This record gives sequence, C-alpha cells and structure tokens, in this order.
Amino acid sequence: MTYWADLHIHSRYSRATSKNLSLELLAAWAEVKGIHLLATGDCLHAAWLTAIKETLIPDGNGFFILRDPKVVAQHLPWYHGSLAGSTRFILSTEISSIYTAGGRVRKIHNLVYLPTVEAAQSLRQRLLQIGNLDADGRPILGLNSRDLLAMVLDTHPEAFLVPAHIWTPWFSLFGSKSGFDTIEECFGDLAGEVFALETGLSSDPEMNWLVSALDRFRLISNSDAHSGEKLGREANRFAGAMDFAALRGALAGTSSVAAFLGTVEFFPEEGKYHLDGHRACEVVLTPTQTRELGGICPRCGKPLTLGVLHRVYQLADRDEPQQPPEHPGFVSLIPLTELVAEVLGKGSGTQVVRDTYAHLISTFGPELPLLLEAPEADLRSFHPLLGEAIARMRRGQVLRTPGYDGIYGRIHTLTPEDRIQFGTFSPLPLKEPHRRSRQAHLTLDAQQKSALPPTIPQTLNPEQMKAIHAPGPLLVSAGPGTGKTHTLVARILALLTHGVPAHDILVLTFTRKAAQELRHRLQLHLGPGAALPRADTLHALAFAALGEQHLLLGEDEAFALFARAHPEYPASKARNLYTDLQRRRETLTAPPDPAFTSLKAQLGVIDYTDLLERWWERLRVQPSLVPHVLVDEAQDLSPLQWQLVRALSGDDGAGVFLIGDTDQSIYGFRGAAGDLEAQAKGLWPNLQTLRLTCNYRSIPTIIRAMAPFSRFPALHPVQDGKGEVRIGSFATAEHEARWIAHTIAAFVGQRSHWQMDTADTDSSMGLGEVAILVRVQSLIPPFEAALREAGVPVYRAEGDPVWSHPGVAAVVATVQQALGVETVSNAAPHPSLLEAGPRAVATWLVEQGQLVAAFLEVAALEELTERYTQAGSWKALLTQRELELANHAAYQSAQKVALLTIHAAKGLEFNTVFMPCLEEGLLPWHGSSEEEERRIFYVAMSRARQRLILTYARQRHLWGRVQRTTPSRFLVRIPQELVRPVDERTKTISRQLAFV
DNA sequence: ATGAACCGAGTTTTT
DNA sequence: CTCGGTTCAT
Repeated sequence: MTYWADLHIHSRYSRATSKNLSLELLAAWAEVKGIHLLATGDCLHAAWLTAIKETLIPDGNGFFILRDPKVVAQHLPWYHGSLAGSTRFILSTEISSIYTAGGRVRKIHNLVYLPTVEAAQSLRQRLLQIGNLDADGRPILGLNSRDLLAMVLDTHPEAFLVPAHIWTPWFSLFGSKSGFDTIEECFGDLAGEVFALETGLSSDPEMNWLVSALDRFRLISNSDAHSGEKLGREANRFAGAMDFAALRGALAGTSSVAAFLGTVEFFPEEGKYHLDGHRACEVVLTPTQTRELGGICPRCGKPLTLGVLHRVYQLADRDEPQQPPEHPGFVSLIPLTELVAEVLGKGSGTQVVRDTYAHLISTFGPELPLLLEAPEADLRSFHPLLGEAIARMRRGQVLRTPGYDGIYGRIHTLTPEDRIQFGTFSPLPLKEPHRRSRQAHLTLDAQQKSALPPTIPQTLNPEQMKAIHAPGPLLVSAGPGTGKTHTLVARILALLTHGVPAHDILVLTFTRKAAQELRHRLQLHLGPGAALPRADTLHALAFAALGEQHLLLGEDEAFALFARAHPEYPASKARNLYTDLQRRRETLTAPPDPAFTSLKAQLGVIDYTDLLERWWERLRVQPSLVPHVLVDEAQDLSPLQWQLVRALSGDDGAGVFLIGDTDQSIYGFRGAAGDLEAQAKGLWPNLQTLRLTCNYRSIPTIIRAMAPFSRFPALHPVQDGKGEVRIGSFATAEHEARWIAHTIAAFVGQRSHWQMDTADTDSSMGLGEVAILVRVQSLIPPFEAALREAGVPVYRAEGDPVWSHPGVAAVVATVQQALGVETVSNAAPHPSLLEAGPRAVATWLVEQGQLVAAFLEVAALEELTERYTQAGSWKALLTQRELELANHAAYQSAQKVALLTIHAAKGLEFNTVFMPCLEEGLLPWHGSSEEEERRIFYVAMSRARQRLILTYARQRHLWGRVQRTTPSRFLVRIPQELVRPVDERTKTISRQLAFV
C-alpha cells in the first residue's frame, strides 16, 4: 500500500497559527487533501499533548487515530462528501535551537518524531530542564543540535530527528545567516544518526542533488502548515505498511518492507529568497551572474542579498544535479486554491474561490490525487481554463518569476494574455464534469506483487474499456479527439495492476516528445519513484541496444557520404536518389548499396535507418522478446519498423497493442506504410480491431464537416458547446491575411469589435487558443507579417528559443570557435545530456549536423571531445538550472497565436483554427497524392474544438508571380448546410479594416 | 579552373 | 522570386 504523509505542521499553540486548529479539524483537512499520515506538531507543548491524549488513541503501530472517527464530519461544513475520519497521526515537534558554536550564533530548526506518548512525556521532562516548552508550540531552546539529537535517541530506540527546511537563511542547518556548511559540523559524532533532511518550500530535490554530501540522506518535504488549508502543500509518498518503524526504516533506507517514494513540491522559485538581488535596485541575478559580478550589485555597488539557490551553489560540488540512484523523484505542484484563484482572477481567500474549491473536491475527490492524476478531459469539462491550468502545471509549463531579497516569487500557469481573455468572465460555470459511463473499479489482483498499485483512470467509455482489456494482438483505431493517449496509458496501468512487471512492458512512440509525455503521465499515475515501463522511440531503443560505438549521422551528413560514395551520380540527381534510397530502405524495397554501406563502415558511422536495420538483424540472431509491446501512432510505422515491432513481440503477437488512425497518416513521404489495419493483419492474421468513435474534442458541426474526409463512419460528438464552421473567400491573398489578422486582433483587443458572432462570449479566441494552419512553411511569413502589423503576438515553431539565452549563446560561440564551424545546430540539447558529460555533448553536437563535415576526416571522437573540452567546459558555461530557467523564460512568450504547418500541428488542439490558402496546388499540394492531402486536410480540421474557419484567396502572389487560383477541391466536400459563410456584416468591418 | 548566364522547380519532418 | 545546378565562356 502507498500513502501520503505530511510530517511537519503546527498546532494552535505555535506563533501565527490558526486559533481554531484542532486535531479533528486537521484530520478532516488531511482527508480533503489526500494526506493519510499527518504530523501532530508541537507534541511537547502541554496543552497540545493533552489534546492529543484526549482526542487520539494509539493505533498499535506507533501512529495515532481519532478516538471517535465520526467527529470529523462536522468540522468542514462546506464539504458535502463523506469523511471517514481515518487520518493517522505521528507524534512530532519542531524545536528551535539557538546556541553558539564555532564562534558564531547558530539558529537551527529540527523536527523530532516519537512513537509513543510516553516517549513524548519523557522527552518533555528532560527538555523542561533546559527551557520553557509551553510558551510556544515550537519551543526555543539553548540546546545545540548534537545534544538534542542525543536526547532524542536516548528517549526511545525508534525516535528520530530530521533537520528542518535546511536551506532557509535564518533558521536552518545550512542557512546562510546562522547555519553550518556540513552535517558533521552540526551534529558531530552523531551525524551518522541523521538520515533524512527536509528540503523546505524554497528548494526542491533537484537543487539538493548538486551537493554530493547529501546523497546519503532521504529528502523529505512537508507543508510546515499553520492552518488546515495549507496542509499537504508539500508531502511525501511512502509504500509499505503504515507503521512507525516502517516509516523510519523507509527514511533510513534500512527497510526491506517499506519504501520512500518521493515528494510533491512547490516550484522552488516561489520562495522569497530563491535568487540573489536587491529589492530596492530591482536587480535579480542568478548565482552565476552574481559570481561574475563579484557579489556586488551593479546598480548601487553594495553586496547583493544571496538567495537559497546561491547557498546551494556555495555548498555544491557538482555543476549539474545528479540524482543518486536510491533517491526517488519528485513532482512540482501548485496548490489547488492558488490555481482556482488564478483562473478566476480572484484572491485565494475569496468566497468564490472557496466555493469552487469545495465543489472541485466534492466532484473529483481529494486534492493531491486531483492535482496529480484527475483526467484532464474531466477537468476541462468542469472548466476549460482550469483544466488547461492543471495540464500546464503537470507539464511543468509554468511561468516562474523567481523570488529574491524577500520578494516572493510567482508561479503562474496563465499568461497576461490569458488573463485579458479570461479575466472578465463569470466565475466557473459550476457544471458537473461530463459523465462518461463509469465502470466498476477494477478489483486488485490478490497476488498482485507491485509495491505500488496504480489506479486505472475511472473515466473510460465502454469502447475505451474494451480497448484496455481485449487480448492482443489488438489494433485500436482511434480517430482524432477520441482519447488515444488516455486509452494507451490506461491499458498500461491495467497491465501493471494485473501484476505485469514494468520491465515486461515496452511502449513505442514516434517522437521523443511523445515518449517523454507518456513517461510523465505514467509517473503521475504511479507516483514518484515507481518503476516505469520503458517508453521510447524505436531509434532510441536501437541506439541503446547496439551500444554507442558508432557516430550517428545527421541527415545532411548521411547525404554527404552518400554523394561521396557515388561520384557517378550527377549532383542534381543525387539528393533525390538519396531520399529515394532511404525511403526504400524504410519500406524494405531497396536494393543493396555496397558503396554507401562500405563507406559508412569504413568511417565507423551509421545513419538513422542503419540503427533500425542493425537492430533488426541483431534481433533475428538473438531474439529478445518483450511480453507486452504497445505502439502509439501506429499509422506512422514504416515496414522496417513493423518488422522490428514484430521481432520484439513475437509471431503470435499476444502482447501486441497498436493504437493509431489511418486517417491521420500524413507521413507517407517518410515511408509510413499506408493502411494500418492491412499492415497489422499482414503480420498477425488473428489481429482483432476495435474502433474508438467518441470524439471529446470538437463540437458536432465540426465533426460533421470532417466526416467526408475520413474513411470511417462519422465520430460521435461528446462536446455540445457552441461554435461554427465558416468558409471565406477573398479577392487576394493580402486581403485574406489581413482579414484573419484583424479578426484576431479585433477580438483580442476589444471584444466589442468582434462581430463574427454577436452571441459569442466563450473562450474560443483567447490568445494561445488560436492557430493558423498552413500546408507549407513558405505560406507562414505573410501571415506573420499581417499579425504583427495588427499587433498580435505570434508563435512560430522554429528552433527552440532557448538558443537566445545568453548562456547558451556563449556555449555555442565557444564551440563554433573551437571547432572552426559557422553553425552548430538549431536543436536544443536535452538537459540529461548535460549531466552525461562532454563526451555525450560532443556526440550530440556531431549528431546535430554541420560538425561532421569538419570532423569526419579526423573521425576520432576523442579528438573532438578533447578539442571541445579545451575550449572550455560546457558545465562551466551553463548549468542545467539556468538552461531550465531559459526554457521557462522562453515559454513565457509560447501563449501566442500559433502559426504552424499542419504537420507540426498534429497532436495539438485549439479552440479556433484558421485554415487559409485552401487553393488547388497548395492544399492539395500539386504533385502530392490526393489521398495523402485528404488526410492532411482532415488532420487540420480535427485540431479545432469550437471554431473552424476555412479561407482561400482568388489571387495569390506565389513564386514571384501573381497567379489566379481556384478553390481547393476539398472545400466542396464539406456539407454546405453546416457552413456559415463569412457574411456581409463581417465583411463590412473587414473592409473598413483591411479591404482597399 | 573559375565565373556569368541560364534554367526549372518550389512539401511535409523525425530519428 | 530564389536557390541550386548546369552550361558555356573565359
């Protein structure tokens, strides 16, 4: 069994606490929060200890339970669900030690845990000799930490001590003002008796992983709550029996039956001393920047106030966080009240926020599981913006404005643009989340071995349910918006629930991003620290399986080698011959190419297709079957990849689960193998096929408009919100672009100018909810220009904005200089790469292209690595933390109108989608197959939730010439009765704004 | 060998 | 139009 524990709170007898705090109230709040084990806090205080003895009784395992569980119900009148009164308590207190050591005044807070009331009374007796225990729930004693620990250990063999919020400046073990630099300095000969540390609200485990001296400690996180509302804002997850000895064993790492599974945390930037700076000078600096400035404020010339991050860096002996193998992970959260307050644009103490909180808890259950794993679709149907906010929080897509010099940091999930759009809305429409048929909760298999029983999401419709339990080989044909990933994740969780070990499950995705997303979602369900099934791309698995003895070529380098291997090919044809060869290798129709193959072998390099080919060869010689292989986006598999899936999963395919949608196969040019069902049946004739037909994304009108573009019967709409499909025609491409730009600008700027639909008050045009989707990149610039002219911020999916970060730019410049090349790469390095050291970085740089041309001749990776290393260490120039900060800063600008190719928009969704340039030759693209173009059209339409606006121009400046155009043949396929033309009224406004 | 003039086509993108 | 590749001229 697993449980959540909050091991640091205070009673009403501590300073600045809520005066109505009682154990019953705390128990009730713990239940609402999803906390199973709660510290009593203040257990050495006479009055609180009396309350503990009166209200609680020992549970026989070193914890305490309510004497009368029924009393909790009356403590939260706003909560209409039932409360079981099952919260357990652990006797605890925080002690503030103020003493002199090493010639300095030390102020240290420590947490103490005790298994029996007798132990608490005995410790109380001893500490009464030293100071007053009843003046404050958190006693202040002139007792040094080492001696306190000695007394604790002497009190009861199982009693233990945990240094509290170790990085805060004023009262902690490592505090910059009055702390120590090492555990040993603080605890002396007893340092070995300390096995856990509380990281506190302003640091997270990752920061602590910079300090190798902390590797041996478990890092716990607690709320330090002074009121019921604040319980569980940070908390710890444990597996194993709920008893004191097991808990202690889990934290000490000495238990074989209990385990510490990690924490939920605040985003540490929220802390008010996170970064360095000067409040008055409005100067905020990262530790590296501070160091570069010699610790002096560039504005006033006085020493800067150093933050927690700086203090961590001072004691750090690593340049990048390194997670010790025995350390579980963590998840960063924002308290639900804060999220609701942000969504509503109200203060977190207001009545409407409380009411909404109450409604959410009553609907979805306790807060922690809600934040961690409530299905996004349900949250969105409760309230779209709240769903979005929680989704962003889970992805870590939060806006972090780090705190400094006493100023609290801010964590937001919504941008100012979102605020403008949504801020004026009425409060949450308190409607029930859409009810999908709920099925009985799966009963846990009795012999289920997993230490951590995952819960299968309870929101699955009957089709999805079938897809989760049907035996393999199984193909699930999942149209757009039908809950593809949801179903995939649920199937994985069902396997785990039935006792399949994580390592018997392999999930294949097409992009690393998709793999990451899946791992993230699984982790959310399974909890931090749980064993996750392998989820990765075939290429990544092949790379790992083959070992890293070869340099992996980028596309350009591979082509350069191909051309060199075939000097007889005219340059004009070589590129085509190369792409043709690569596609034929993917489709298993390529004749051997000895010249190319041997040149690669000679140079010790491989290309991406080689990865797959070699792995397949290897698997044929040394089969290595995985009992359960699940394939996401199966329509994108090439025949070569199909063979690999088969090689991994065996001929009977009993463990094979494929999910995808033939209608969304738009990567034919890359060798994707056409008809999904035919391909799969070809490999496993006994394949069973299911289809998901309920679309949770789009309104009925859009779904009906999409239907003619699908080979399958129309999807069943679940959403019933308002919206529309519109078609507009314009005299010229310029008019089209300006109309779209002004339509968006007018709506964004002044809602009153929005005339498309006078009844419109929904959220469908919020910035960040609008996309303009085009067939080819070259169509993007005119729209970008028109939007900028209209003052609308634009997002273009071009290279990762992290490259504009000064630290990253410095690294790039250094590498360029050292290697004598002009460009390095447009792709962002994965943070894990930075941990892996210079060799990995060098390999990555080579993979990314441009560098191979310079280095193929010298070939040896060692030389590359050495030259790179001489150029200056990557680590010295850029820490992972800063890279992340840069990423987040970049994200602050991702809430804009998205201007994307349809291919790039695959898998995304928007409330409003504009599809311009719908002209023959552009969509369908001339020279492409009508089938593939049809699917591209379908993918684009199906991105829209509420509003889909299709436009074309009758005249377009293209390729240096003004061309007359004809409307796309696809437009007439849309049933005209569904379409509202761009009408006169709108045109009038458009004319004023845009037409000449 | 290098440079000017000429010609023809123009996607999508991940590993 | 713009880019790359080919061709033709020096």
